[in-house]
Amino acid sequence: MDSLRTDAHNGAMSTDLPELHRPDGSPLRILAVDDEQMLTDLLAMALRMEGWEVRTASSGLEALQVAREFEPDALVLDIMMPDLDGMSVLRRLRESGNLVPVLFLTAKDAVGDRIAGLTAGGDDYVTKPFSLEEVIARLRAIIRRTGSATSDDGQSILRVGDLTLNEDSHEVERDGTEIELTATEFELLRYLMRNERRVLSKAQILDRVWSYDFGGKSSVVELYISYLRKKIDAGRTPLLHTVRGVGYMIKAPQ
Amino acid sequence: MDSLRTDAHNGAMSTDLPELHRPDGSPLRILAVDDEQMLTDLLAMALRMEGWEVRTASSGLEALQVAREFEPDALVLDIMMPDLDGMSVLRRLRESGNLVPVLFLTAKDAVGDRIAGLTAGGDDYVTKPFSLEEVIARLRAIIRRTGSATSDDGQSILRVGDLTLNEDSHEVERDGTEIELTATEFELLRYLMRNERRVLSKAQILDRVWSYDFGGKSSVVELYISYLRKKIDAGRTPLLHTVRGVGYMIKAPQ
DNA sequence: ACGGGTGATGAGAATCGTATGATCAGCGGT
DNA sequence: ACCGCTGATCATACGATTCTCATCACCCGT
Repeated sequence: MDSLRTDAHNGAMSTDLPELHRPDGSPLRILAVDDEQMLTDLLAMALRMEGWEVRTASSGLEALQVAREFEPDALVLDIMMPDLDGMSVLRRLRESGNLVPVLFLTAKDAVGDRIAGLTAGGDDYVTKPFSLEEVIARLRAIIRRTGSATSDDGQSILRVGDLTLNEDSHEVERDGTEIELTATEFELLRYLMRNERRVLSKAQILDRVWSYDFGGKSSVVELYISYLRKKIDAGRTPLLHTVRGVGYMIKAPQ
Repeated sequence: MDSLRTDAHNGAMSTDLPELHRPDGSPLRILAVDDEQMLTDLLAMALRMEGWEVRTASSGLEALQVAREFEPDALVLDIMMPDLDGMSVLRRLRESGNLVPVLFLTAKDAVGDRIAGLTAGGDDYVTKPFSLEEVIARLRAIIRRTGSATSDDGQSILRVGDLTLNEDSHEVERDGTEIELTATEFELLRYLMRNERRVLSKAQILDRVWSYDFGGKSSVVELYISYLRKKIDAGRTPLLHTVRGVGYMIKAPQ
């Protein structure tokens, strides 16, 4: 498997995406907390690729400590942890007046638990196993919503040529015509669009769009690219390009 | 529940809803008072998502104190509290010439008590357990009524395509035909309409439209969406849209 | 031009998510 | 206390989605 390719596609972006940053222009700070180091490592790498500053913690108590001195703009917080669980961490944070938005990680079947009321505060959660694309998109969303950061554009619409993707409404249209995408197709397209004019390898795409526990072959990527082509490029000037032996790329014609 | 996600919908909205604010343009100030911290926390988070400034207090005496220096535009006030109950707080406020509108919180069975006559003063109350949608809608209502705030639009009518919802009269009509909705259906529709073109997850909807003590599964949301569809979309161009694997959204055709 | 390898795509199976009818419970009004 | 309406739950059917497999087309180096 090609599991350990750490590509840094996003690191040195030069495009003018609706990027988030702190009011003073410095990079966003994220604190990732989980007792499985595999996961905090995975998250840390991915979030740093976004150009963000990352700290990790492996327990609830450590999280509180780090949160105090690091002053993150958002937390990624596992719910189930040995000493102090995620909900308790949230409560203690709020008790001390800290309004930092939190993205919870939770097991798929443990969802019903006590997640109720969470999203009302602007917080959110994703279930394990997650895809990095999902985590990062939701992180962006809660950060944008809580207004702790300034963004270049309040709308969160990505554009490549005459193709637009609205991250809030999930609407995608090309040349004025609306296009229906499935959840996976949407995530794949968003990833490509956020990296316009950058070739992404199948490995990169797999690591980013599919869950970290995905066991299948990387040929699913080819399949989904083909789905996207049918829906987006059909009959029109192609935006999706295959770079043989390297990967895929989206770019506006010309 | 499901894995969804997201949102604090209203936080950084860019749409032109009939938003409330102070005459000088600064955000509304709300003081939430309850001796259960769970509740003040929940309220504080949700109200801040509305873009309002929130302070909390856990007793009647503290409320009076904070009210004096914070000068809120409205109070959310629990009736039953240890030291000084809500009614007494109201009396003292009024005695000192403070006309700030108050939304009382009261236990369902304690309603008969002395609440009668309350609403005559422009105040209002909701019974516990409440839904955030209910609290926020009524807060908006009493603030609007007392004219302590200016709104972009005095009418409080939401529109999505040919569908209109009047928050004051609770009238809903599509294309001129009146539509009868139950209370829950109305709240769900209002929440969706206030977030036109934004996909809302079932988790979000549950957190916002159903009471905070609701223990059931998020499949009720699907059921109520189906009710709304029968009443609103029946035979017509659909306004309600399912975004598979993500949530629901309302939007005008085109 | 050939052949190996890579990518594209159709078909189909397994799974997952959603819609909805039927049923049950609870509350309020009479 | 009864009846009727609203709200919640359950079971089930349907359809969409995802992924594997197989085949076919294509590109490129030799």
